[in-house]
Order: sequence, then C-alpha cells, then structure tokens
Amino acid sequence: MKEGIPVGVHAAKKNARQEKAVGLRDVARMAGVSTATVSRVLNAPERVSATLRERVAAASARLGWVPDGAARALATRRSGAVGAVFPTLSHGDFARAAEALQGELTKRGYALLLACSHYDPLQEQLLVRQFVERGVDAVVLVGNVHDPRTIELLERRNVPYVKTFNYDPEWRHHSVGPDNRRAMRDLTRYLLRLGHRRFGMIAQSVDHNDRAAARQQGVRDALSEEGLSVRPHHFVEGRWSISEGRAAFRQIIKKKPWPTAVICGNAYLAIGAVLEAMQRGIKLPRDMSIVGYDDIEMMQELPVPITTLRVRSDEVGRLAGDYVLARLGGHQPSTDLECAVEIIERSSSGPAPRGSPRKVLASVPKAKASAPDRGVGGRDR
Amino acid sequence: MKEGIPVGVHAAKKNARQEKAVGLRDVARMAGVSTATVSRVLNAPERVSATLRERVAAASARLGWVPDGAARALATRRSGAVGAVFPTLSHGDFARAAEALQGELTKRGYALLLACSHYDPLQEQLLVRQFVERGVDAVVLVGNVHDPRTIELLERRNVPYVKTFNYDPEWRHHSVGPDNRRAMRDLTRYLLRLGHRRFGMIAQSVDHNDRAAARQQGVRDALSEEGLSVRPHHFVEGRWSISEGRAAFRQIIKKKPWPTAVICGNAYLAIGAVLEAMQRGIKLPRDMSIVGYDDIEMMQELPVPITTLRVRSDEVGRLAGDYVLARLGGHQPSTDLECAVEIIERSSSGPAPRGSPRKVLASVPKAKASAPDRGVGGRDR
DNA sequence: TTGTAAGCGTTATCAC
DNA sequence: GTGATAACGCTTACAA
Repeated sequence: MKEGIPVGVHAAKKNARQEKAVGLRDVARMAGVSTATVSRVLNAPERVSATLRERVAAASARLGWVPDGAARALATRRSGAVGAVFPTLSHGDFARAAEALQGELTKRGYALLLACSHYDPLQEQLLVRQFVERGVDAVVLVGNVHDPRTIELLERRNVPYVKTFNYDPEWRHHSVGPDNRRAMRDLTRYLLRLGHRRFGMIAQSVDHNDRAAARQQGVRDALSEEGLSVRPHHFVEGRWSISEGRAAFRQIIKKKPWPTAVICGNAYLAIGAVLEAMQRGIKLPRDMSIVGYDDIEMMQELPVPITTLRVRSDEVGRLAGDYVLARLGGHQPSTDLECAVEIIERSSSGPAPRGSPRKVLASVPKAKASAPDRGVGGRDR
Repeated sequence: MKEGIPVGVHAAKKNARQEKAVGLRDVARMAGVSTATVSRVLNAPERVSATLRERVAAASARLGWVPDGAARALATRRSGAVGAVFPTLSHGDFARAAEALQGELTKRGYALLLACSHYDPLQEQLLVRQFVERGVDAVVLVGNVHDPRTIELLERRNVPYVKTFNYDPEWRHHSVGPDNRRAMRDLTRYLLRLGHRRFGMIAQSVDHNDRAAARQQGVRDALSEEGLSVRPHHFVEGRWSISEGRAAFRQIIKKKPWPTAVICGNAYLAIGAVLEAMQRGIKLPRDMSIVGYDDIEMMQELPVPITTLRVRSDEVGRLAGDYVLARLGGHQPSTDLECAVEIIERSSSGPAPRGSPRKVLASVPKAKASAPDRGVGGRDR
C-alpha cells in the first residue's frame, strides 16, 4: 500500500484482525498469579489454595478465556481425541456404535474424530494416517482385516487401537464385538433343530468385509456338522438393501425344490426376502423360514415379524471406547470384550415343512445363542 | 524409590518410554538442511529446489516421520478440524449428512469432530464449547434454534458456523438445508388439490426441534389458506419409531369421521401409520391417504409404497462442509444454501374418497415442490 | 502452596 | 532458494 493512508484506519484494521486473543498469561496477570497456578487450577485444582483458585476462576470468567487445545496437546503430548474409521454411517449398526462411542468418550473428556472408509482398506489406511498425524490418542477400527500398513503404523507409533464388530477369540485382546461366526452357527443350528435340511443363503458380500465372511462361515460350520451345505444356486450375495434382498430371493426360488430355510446376512436383505415371499404368496413359516442378522425395528413391525440375531451395536461402541481409554490409562482392561448376541424368535421361522428330506429332530430347545452373560441389559440410557 | 535399584533397569525403562520420537529436526539433520526447508517441502514444495525436496523426502521416509499435528496447529493457529453436533446418528438423515460432511472435509484436508446432543441444547452448548477449546476451525450445527451461549461463543471467538437441516430465508447466510416449512406446505397443497379437506397429523415432537416445528407450521400454512385446520383429536405427536406411528394412527381413527388424509412428520411415523392402516383393512389410497416426510428405501418397498418428500441429506452435509470451508478460505460463499425437496408420489396417496365434505378441485397438476434447480442430481457418488 | 523457566514440534519472519 | 530463530500457548520439573 502507498503512504498517506490514514494511520487510524491502518491501526484499526490491525486491531480488528489481531484482537490479541486472551491467553492463560492474561488470566494469570489479571489474577495476580503465575501461569503455573492458572494451569493448575485447570488440571489439578486440589493443589491450589481456595483463594487463588477463586481469583483465577474470576479472572478467567471475566476475560472469557478458552484454553487452547493445540498448545495443551503440544505440551502434554496428548490430544484428548480418539479416531474411529467406520465403513459407513448409513448402516444403523455403525451409526449407533459411533454414537455410543462418542458418548463414552465425551463422558471421559475425550473427543471423537470420525471418518468413513466405504469398505476400502486403502482409504482406511489413509484416514488412520491422517488421524495419527493429528495426534489421536487411540484408534477404533471395524473388522479384523486391515491393510498391513495401517496396523504397522499404529504399532510403531504406539497408538492403542481396537478392532470392532467381529470378536475373534484368537485376537481376544484387540477385538470387541459380537462373535459373528458363532452367532450365525447358533442361528443355523436353531434352524437345523427345527428340522430344516435344505438351506438357502442370501449372504452379505464379503468384499473387504470380514464380518460378513465370518457370518457365512458360521452357517457353513453348522451345516457341515450335519454333513449339509448350501447348494450353489441357493446361494446369492447382496449388499445392504431391501431390493437386493428381493432380487436374491427371486433368484433362489427360480426353480424347485426350494430351500425350506433361507438365512440372510443382514437385516435389509432379510426384509427384502420376506417382502418378496409375502408378495408371492409364500406363507412364512408354513412354507418356508427366513431369518436375518441384526435386529432393527422394522423387523418386528412387518406383517410377518422376522426372526433374527440381536446385536447390541451401542454396546460395541461403548465397550470399544471403554477399552481404548483403559489402555490409555495404562490398564490392560480386564472386561471381556465379547458382546452377547441373542436369537430373537419371531414368526418368520418355524418347523420345516412336511415332506422335508429328513425327519424332524425331537426337541426344539429354547433358542439362545450361547454367550457370556455380560453385555445384555447394560447401563445404556 | 530407594537407592540401589540397578541403573541398567532404570535406563532401559527410560529409553523404552522416551524412544525419542523422530521429529522434523531429525529429518532436517539427516537431509542436511534446515528445519525451515523441511517444513517448506511439506507446506509449499514449489518453493524448494527439486534436489532438496528429494533429499528431504528420502530422509522423511527413512525415519518414518509423521508430522505432529498439535505443533502445527499451535504454530499456524489452525487445527484443520471442523466440529459437528448432530442430535443423534440413529436417524438415517443425520447419519448420511455426517458421512457426506466428513467426505467433503477429508477431501479438502480437514477432519471431522463429531458429537451428538440428543436434542438437548445444553448438551450441545457443552459440546460446542469443547470443540472450541479443541480449536476447531468451524462448527456445523443442526437447526436454527440454539442456546444463546452457543452462538455467542462462536461469534466471540470468530468461529465460522452453519445451521443445517432447516433452511430459513431469514437466515439465508447461515443456514443450509431443505426448507421444511415450505416443503410441508407444498405437500399439503398437493393433498388439497386431490380434494382432501379433513386432515390428520402425526407430527414429530417439536421438543427442541425446530425442523419438526417448521414442518407442522407448513401444514398449517397450507390448510389455513383454505380456511381449514387439523382437529385436535386428529393431531398426535410422536418421536421417531414405527410403533409410535402405529399408536398415533390408532388414536386418530378412534372415532369417525376419520380424516381423509394423514400427514406424518417423518418416515418412521408414516411407515407405522401405513402398517397399522393395512392391518386394519383400511385401503390406501381408496379410503384414506397417508404421506410422510423424508424418503427411505422401506417406503417404496412396503406393500403400499408411501408418498413422501425426498430430502437429499447427503447434499446437506456436503453443502455444509462446502460452506464452512469457503468461509475459512475467506470467501463469502455464493452458492445458494437451500436444498431441493421433491414430492415422491406413490400409491399411499390419491384423490379424497367420495363423500368428502367438499368437492374435488378440477386439476391435479404434476406435483413437485417448487425449489431452485440446484441440489438434485448433484455430484455425489 | 506458589513461582520460574524450560520445553513441546511446528511455522513464519527475517536476513542472506 | 535457504537457513537462523523467534514465536505459538500451555504444562511441568524444579526451586523457593
């Protein structure tokens, strides 16, 4: 700029821009104490005399001081933030887990950095890297399978992390969630006990999704115990929509004999299958049984309520938060990290129709996935 | 501790704990350049000669250096994070918006701090305060009504913010989203054009929810234009579940005459109402019309697909991100901030049944909420 | 209990 | 184009 511009304007502008944001030193000065004292009333009030504590509080309030997180993070080497990468938030279970996770973190003074990988391990790796650069104190991941670099980075930098939504006994000290495989095994066994011998499966795509893979495996586990398996043309993959569930179901019933039971990989596929069956006049459970995974309100409200596995996703989020915070505190958390899964029996499933290839087993015990007592009926609001 | 503890152990412990994390200075030393240069290759590579740039890159890679976000934030006075407070993530619309917001932010190098207020303005105020302390560069809020302290803090600290999900022409430079009021007015007019004169409403509770309030107001707007209103016993409030929708519907049809059209405040209430109607043998749209707000897949898959307003929640998130980033860049963003809303006409609605109090209007023009052309068919994946 | 002062790991302002 | 060096705002030994 040229000379001759009124100094007044110049000065005003500068002031407006700088506005010398109040800092801890200003509070200290106004309260007539040292910066250390101000810092203490914030971080260890019990170590400051009541008098000074109040003087500082007053000054802080008068100045409207807001401590600077970046500075604190730099000095303490802790950001007070936890990063989480979910595949998406469009699936209710992840959304609920994210919400519960954030609640747990906030309750303990932490904040949540959230991002979605869209089921892309590479994207996930990039996001985790971003998180680490941002200095997150811990990371929450979904699933047990990740880009090696993701894990390597976390381990090298010593950032505690936890894998969620697919509890695996093998990884028991890193993973929290339902045991997908066992849950599906139990659900399949339940159908076997009902006399079913011909199974269809509308599986969720296993593309970068080890939870879905575990669920498929669970079905296979149970079937092979009886020397059974799903015929290729009774096996269809879908992703996560009602319309895919419908299409898959049409595929499966293209030619007879139909399966007597169809197991779906998630709630929406199950809803689609049930709606399509209804529309075609197939009576559930008289003609066929259909079951799903995950319980959403819609499943119990449909004209034919759907039998399914209930997973407490909020519990997963809460426990994940609990776990990483415990690790941050230095404790190796003792609580078990498996979340209970429960079979919710509704009218979409029942005994295999007559004329089934083999005879029905005698007893149909009260179905309930075996799982530790913890988890259900937790202390969530 | 007492004397006599082996020095070796002590030293080892210290080493293990310190591990002298590599920093920018280490990279600089190894590359034989100054710290300034290292910083530059990160933030303004074009200002560094190719030679040095490569030397630095090599050193950085060899050391596995990860820049420290806190230090950078302190030095630049920018955290590169944006905070968002949603009422919850359990509602699909917020979840989708959050996901889109994060995508937009990540694309431009920002991170998202996410939290839920559970429709509690006080909680929101606390969370925003936490965000500000953490140094977020901008804040995304839902709705136009907030605790005064929330806004005051943001304004005093000069933190750009945006109000979402309830576009209000009055606040046009701060709010982005659908115009709930106008959208509902248009939807109601559509029903009026179909000849309906007796309306029921299953409204979403307006408790700390100005979006719901705006929607109710929109209905009233349109009705009063015709000198009509909803009778008290045809007005029920619910929150966000299918079962509440059912219960509300039962309430409304307790005694005749029934309304010929029932307007629901959200998708789940509408689904509940439709399911209950089906169950009671009420034929839609012959006996009655039911419409909702917000379009979720279920609505088109039910035996009676539901007429509703489609809101592009992902668009809301994307635009919100766009907006705050623009403000951060100093631009006053020029794009309009209203998101288009579209009436999706399905078979749950139709002409008023015969015997309606007044005669049907002549024309039923192609229904489409008037709204700017932008928004629909955006560039989302 | 309180104060002094040395960092924390970058960026940014200067000179060169 | 590159390098010293002083911030950035807070925490935390250590001293008093």
